Parts: sequence; structure tokens; C-alpha cells
Amino acid sequence: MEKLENYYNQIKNSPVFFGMSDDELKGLLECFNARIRKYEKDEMIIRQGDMISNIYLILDGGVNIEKDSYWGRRIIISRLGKNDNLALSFVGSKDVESSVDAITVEDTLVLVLRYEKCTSMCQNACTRHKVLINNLFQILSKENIELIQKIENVSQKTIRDKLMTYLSNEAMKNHSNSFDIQFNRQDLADYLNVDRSAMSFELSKLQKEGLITYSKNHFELLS
Amino acid sequence: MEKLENYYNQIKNSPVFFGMSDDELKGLLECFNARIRKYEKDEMIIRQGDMISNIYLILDGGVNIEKDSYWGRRIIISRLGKNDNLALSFVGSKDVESSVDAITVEDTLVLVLRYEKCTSMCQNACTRHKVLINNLFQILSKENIELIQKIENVSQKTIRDKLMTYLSNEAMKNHSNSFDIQFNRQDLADYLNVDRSAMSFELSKLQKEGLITYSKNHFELLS
DNA sequence: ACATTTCTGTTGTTTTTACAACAAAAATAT
DNA sequence: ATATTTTTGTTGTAAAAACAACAGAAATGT
Repeated sequence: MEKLENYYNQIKNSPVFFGMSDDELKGLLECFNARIRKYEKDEMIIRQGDMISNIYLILDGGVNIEKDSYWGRRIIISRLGKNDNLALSFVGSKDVESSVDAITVEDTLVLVLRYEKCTSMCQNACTRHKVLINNLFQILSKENIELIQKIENVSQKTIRDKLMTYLSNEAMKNHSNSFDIQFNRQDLADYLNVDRSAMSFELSKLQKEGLITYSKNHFELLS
Repeated sequence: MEKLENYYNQIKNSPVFFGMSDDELKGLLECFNARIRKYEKDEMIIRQGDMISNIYLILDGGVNIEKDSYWGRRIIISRLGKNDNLALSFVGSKDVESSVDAITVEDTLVLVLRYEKCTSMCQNACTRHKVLINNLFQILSKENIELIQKIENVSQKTIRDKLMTYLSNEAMKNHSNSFDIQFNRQDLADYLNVDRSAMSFELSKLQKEGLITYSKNHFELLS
């Protein structure tokens, strides 16, 4: 069993608890009944239809937010990693069940926080709750903006445009034209909503034309 | 000039100010330096690149959240109406400029709230701010979930699937198989990211096959 | 080191879409 | 009421994507 103490510093600096004193953080972690849970690769943390009462903070590893469409096609909404959190929007909207799956893509360590428990106990009592809700508001804002960017990515009309938009956005995020992407080919295809083989073909075409170079997960935008 | 008082009840019951006493609301409106502004059809309330320091609450009318892609193609992210608000995620993320346009689709009345002004003055002082930030958190949660749904809509592979997913989701929202949609054909095409004429063709095919009926903006899902 | 599995790239064929051009219908202006 | 503009539906053609099938490369297990 992993110990909370080992991750104390990381938790303290995560966006959820950012700006809190040690005392506030300790109190809040108790109030949340915080515990660490380990998931193996390909495990489901959340399934479509679940009622969500916990917030999950990823301490280490990676998680896909996915949705299965009618005819079994997989849609990847986003890829989350260290210090990201899951399920925030579903605990924020009362009595709404999850519309997505959260699936680990590698062994993943998660801090589980009982959101309901905490809010019902001390919503109006504790001052630290105010800092928390402010943080959560900011986190959701960012998520929102990222979802809009995802919509931009998948809303391009050709595979080429989707790829170039996605890669440009990644370059911006990394402040460099040379960067690693988090997806493998199949996942990237499911994220951009295109056929993998057609996407691979387009990637090598882009490379031949000298617009990009890549090998495995490392990409570089040229010119 | 429209008077704030005329819309007092509506404002009081809007999600932003929900659950506040009259006193709290009045104080907060002052603190926000609230004023009403009228926009004509096709006016831009927000443009891509703007630094956002106001929250906008739509009192009456309709607004498209749009984005122009490289080659001038229009992407409609969402359509907002009465009691919805604009720009929340951009004031929530500090120092982030708007990645979208907000354009009125008809004459629109908006309550403008100076978010920055209020938070800097009384963030830690007033109790009403706590109710407010809680409300904002919930609103953002809902927006988040709706963005995910939009991603689901546009992530279907065929025009037919996009239409059926969109229409099914609208039917769910309206708790009925018979409902009006907010978009005209061109806007719907830009929302679903497809060619308008191809979409029109697919709509009539769906009608001929007996899956849906429609006339103008009224749709009905059959069986 | 070898066998096995997973991932990636390539190609040809079929399906779907975008695009363009136009006609009909509806809405708006005069 | 009539003219004008906007919206919607229809069709044919060209472009793009999905799909399927497979080969080579890379990663993994033993």
C-alpha cells in the first residue's frame, strides 16, 4: 500500500490544493478521506453511467477519457497525466452520471478524494474550502479551454488539416517545434477521429513533403 | 437604455446568482459594476484574441460561439441563449485570451459584469462571493459536460450518424421526440462540421426512410 | 537469442463527402 | 402585392476517407 506521506509534496503543489498551508491541506485531506489507489494498465477508473462522488487526482501514470459510440467506435476525448484530475465536472453537476469512461493506459497511481463527504460536512464551516473551490473553478476553466481546442482539432475537414492543427497546438504547448506526443498512432487516430492507416499515410506524406519529421512519438515541425 | 430593475427577477433566478438573498444580489451587482448592454444581430461581443475581464449573462436573444479555422472555414462551438453566460472559462483562467468569437444571431440583451473588479475588491471579504463561486463552479461543470457531448456529436463518422446523434441528444434534452432545434441548416452544418448541401440531402433521405420527419426547425424522431 | 505479440506503414478498392451549380421555397423589404 | 434576398433541397462530379489486407519494424515475453 502506497503511503500518502510519500506524495505529500506533489499533492501540495497540485492545482487542486495549490496555495494552501500545510495545516489547511492536512485538514482537507482528512475531510476528503483521502486515500491512494493503484490501478493497473487498462483498468477502468470510471465507467459510462457511473454516479460520481469522488474526485481523482493522478499522482503518476496516464489515463484516457473515452466514449464508445453506438457502433463500437472508440472516441478519445482527452489524455490525462500527472497532476491532472478526473471527474471534476461530474461531481460539480449534481446527480449527473458520467458520460465517459476513464481508462488507464499504464500503471497509474491515483489520489481518491470523497468530494461529497467533504462538502456535506464542512461546506460552510471551513475557510480552506474557499481556497479549494477557487482552485477547482480555475481547473475547470482550463479544462474547458482545452476541450474547445480539442473541438478545433477534430473540426478540421481533412486528415492533413487535423494533423497539422493538432501538431501546431502541441508545439505551442511545448514552446518548441520539437516535441513528444502522448499518443501512439491508434490512439491519435481515435483522438482525431480518423482511420489509423489513412492517418499514417498522411503522416508520411507530410514528411516526404518536408513539412514535418518524426520517428515514433517524437515530432518536429519544419520551416 | 434598458433598466436593470426590469430584469431583476430574471437575474435573481439565473444560475450565476441562484440561491442569493436580495441583499446579497444587490451588493454583488454593485460590486460587479453591473450594467445592461444591447447588441444588434451579427455583432461581436467577444473576438478571438481579446483579453476577457467581464462575464456576460444573456438576458434575451441568442449568441453563437464560433472559431475561424485557417482557411476561413467557420466552426460553431455552441449556441447560447437566455440565462446562459459567456466567457466564464476565460476569466477563470488568468491571462488567457479568448480563443473564440461570440457573435449575436439576433438582437441580444446582455448583463455585463466586471469580474476582475469584483474579485480584487472583495474576494476575501464578502460572504456572497462564496455562493457566487460555488455557482460558477457548477455552471462550468455543466458547460464542460455539454462540450463533451458536442465532441460526441461531431465525432461520429458519417453525416447520418452525426445527425442522428445530434437529434437524439436534442430529444433527450427536450424530454420528447418532437422538438425545435436552434440552428438553421447552415449553422447546423457548421456545428456538425459537414457540408450543408450534403447534410440537407442526408436529412431528406432520413425522412424518406421514415426515421425522422421535419419541417423548418421542427424535428420529430420516429419509432 | 528466439518466438510472439503489438505497432506502424503501404497499397488498392469502395464508400462517403465536399464542392459547385442550380431550382424551389420561404422570408424580407418596398 | 411584387420584387429581392435568404434559405433550403437536389443533382452530378471530383476529392478524400474508410476499410481491408498485408508486410515490416519494434516491443515484449520466455
